[in-house]
Amino acid sequence: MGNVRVCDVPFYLDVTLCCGQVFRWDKVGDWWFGVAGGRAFKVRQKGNKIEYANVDEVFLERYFGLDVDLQRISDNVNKDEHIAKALNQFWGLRLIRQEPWECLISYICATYKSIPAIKHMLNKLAAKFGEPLELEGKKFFTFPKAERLATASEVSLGECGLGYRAKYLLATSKRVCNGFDLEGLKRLPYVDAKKALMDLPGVGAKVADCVLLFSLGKLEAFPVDVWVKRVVLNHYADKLEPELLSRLRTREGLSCGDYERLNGFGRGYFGEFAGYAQEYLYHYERMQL
DNA sequence: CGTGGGCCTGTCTA
DNA sequence: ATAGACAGGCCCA
Repeated sequence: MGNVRVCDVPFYLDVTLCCGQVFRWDKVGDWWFGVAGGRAFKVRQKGNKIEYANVDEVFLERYFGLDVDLQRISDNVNKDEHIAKALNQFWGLRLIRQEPWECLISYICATYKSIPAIKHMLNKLAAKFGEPLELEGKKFFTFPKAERLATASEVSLGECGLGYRAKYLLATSKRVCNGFDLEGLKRLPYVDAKKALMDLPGVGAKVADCVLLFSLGKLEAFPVDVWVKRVVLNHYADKLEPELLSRLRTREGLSCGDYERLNGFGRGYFGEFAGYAQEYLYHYERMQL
């Protein structure tokens, strides 16, 4: 029932699962329970040992991104004392390779919501439209397929607490059912894939960047949310143009243009693995509260 | 291209 | 207890 893998690469399971990139994992005791790849499984870490059940090692390694060379990425993005502190404090945090469809819907739901509320919405969606699974007597649900959501009514979607997001979900589900090639975006350059995503209802620059980074393998994507904005204002103000800086300080929120400027700063400054830097800094800033 | 206002509803705080 | 503020933005005028 239980398998053990000696993990010879840096990995920090707890931070990886609670840093806000995925929403459907829960910790019970010292075990994390979640659903991916169409099955429910559990995993925990004891020192350099990864214990897991109901999943195979190949899937696990790929899902948690254990095959990427974290040291090389760290060396690459480690440009200053701030990112260095974040890397050191949360060393082993990895970007999970999420399934694009679930990731897309998750981040459409995430707009203007807190993390607990997002989890609530996604769990209700899965319970209502997903397929039931079981592990050790606990109930789980697969994430509903696009076809299932596309044929649901806006009212029944709304019952999951989606609010105004219900119509975006419905419209985007229909687009995906009608041939929008989500997987195919992996083969496009970052800029083109982002443009294609932003054509979907409910998907702006921020949501697009999250989907690109967390599920489409675009490690240069640098999502800018309120926390990343705080990181930049608190630690990288001197890297920005004065007028941009004063706009960011006076106005709340972010105009489209200023989003792209901060996003461009991140990609330019941190380079091809900017997304890893983003996630470490994001988590770092959140832990300062 | 930039700006402002509205928005569903679950959580958290006073 | 119950109201009010706020939340990992997006869309439209």
